[in-house]
Amino acid sequence: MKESEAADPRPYHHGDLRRALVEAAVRLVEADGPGAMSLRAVAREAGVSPAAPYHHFKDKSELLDAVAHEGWEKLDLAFQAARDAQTSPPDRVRELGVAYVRFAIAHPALYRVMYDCSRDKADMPAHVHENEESAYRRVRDVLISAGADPTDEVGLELATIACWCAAHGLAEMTSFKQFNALKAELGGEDAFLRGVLGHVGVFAKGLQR
Amino acid sequence: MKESEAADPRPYHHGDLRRALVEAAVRLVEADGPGAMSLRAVAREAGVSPAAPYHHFKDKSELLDAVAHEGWEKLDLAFQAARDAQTSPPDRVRELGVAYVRFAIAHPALYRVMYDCSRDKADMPAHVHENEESAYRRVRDVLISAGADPTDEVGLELATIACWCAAHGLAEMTSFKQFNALKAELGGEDAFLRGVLGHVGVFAKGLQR
DNA sequence: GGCGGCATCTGAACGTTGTCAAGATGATCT
DNA sequence: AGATCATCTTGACAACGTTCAGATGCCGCC
Repeated sequence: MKESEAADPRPYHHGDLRRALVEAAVRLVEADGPGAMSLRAVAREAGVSPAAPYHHFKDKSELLDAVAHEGWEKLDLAFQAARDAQTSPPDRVRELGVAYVRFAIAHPALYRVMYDCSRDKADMPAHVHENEESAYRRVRDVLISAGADPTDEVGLELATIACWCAAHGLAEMTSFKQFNALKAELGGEDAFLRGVLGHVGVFAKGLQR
Repeated sequence: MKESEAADPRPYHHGDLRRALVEAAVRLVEADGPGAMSLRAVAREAGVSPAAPYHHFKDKSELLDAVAHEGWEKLDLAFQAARDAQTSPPDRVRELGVAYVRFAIAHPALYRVMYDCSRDKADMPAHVHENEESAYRRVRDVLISAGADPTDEVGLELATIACWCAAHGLAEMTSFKQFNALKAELGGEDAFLRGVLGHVGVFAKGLQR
């Protein structure tokens, strides 16, 4: 029986090297930044030889893909939590954006890997995107539940993209600039995030315009 | 006399290696992506030994800073052109956003370097940001000329950030997804860009709300 | 006008990285 | 038990960033 992407109950020599490698990689990335994560360091961290990873990933980039996958899963979880929070539908759209940016702030390096990997998605296996798509759909669904016209395909997609872009842009922004003065003046990080996102129509009023 | 960032009239051995290196670096980055740009390749391209660049840049990252600087200059030029276009002030805000995203689409790799370098701006010399700040101020000014209240410091800054975030987010977005179907449906790339940016209040109506 | 000094460039070297091929190891299947 | 095959190690290679001692050519100075 071949291991087919799902967790294999009983692995071979090491225990579950694939998983161990991904976890070590995530640890190193979050600790020292994506640039500092070398394949050899990951192998060292996992206690195996430098060539061992090549039996689980054909490439360094394939390892990073796995790291990114982990990231998208975590993001989707954060989205789920934000969606299930007991807020009114229009607020839910905004809170989705806030949750997104908070995730990016909490896991800056992981976030970077997620997008660096998505960059050349042409030569990436499809399952890597599965959670990305899921997160994307989640935004769309919340938009609809907040009053967006489900029959207006184009408008809906534009709105979803606008949401994503604003949140993504703000997320990246907070990784160069701290905006501490503004945050203080507005009374906290969340107030700042809502202040910026409030300029996006969809976030501000849940698409009823 | 020391060369002080400006063009030196009569350089030493090579001609003007510093400039030649930066240009070679930009060429390589735009051709093969930022990851493929090695210091040795840049030296090779410029026809010098691998150690030569170290007399002009203390680091590889310092070379990349110079590349980024070049990028910010080009972006500022594009902004200037968009601002001077004969459009009404509110439209000017939107066209600034469009110009930004178009720049990012036209120079994807350069754009990436610009932001990768901004990332840890703590240990970067100040003059690298000078054009970044200039571009930022330009957005602010156009917002004011489009009717934003110049006395509302906080609101103005939030609006500027929102502009920047939406444009930056959309710019990054178009580097993973082509959105070709949407573009076709809306009748072109510019229509698509305006469609997305239209969800940002500031872009849509020039801050008069 | 020759000379010393200094910025500039070269050559070789070190340690590290990604990657590969050949062999050892041990679980699994019949 | 013995074969099979995935798994892991060892050793090697090219390329990379970076450094250092020395060569090279331009400058101002006496």
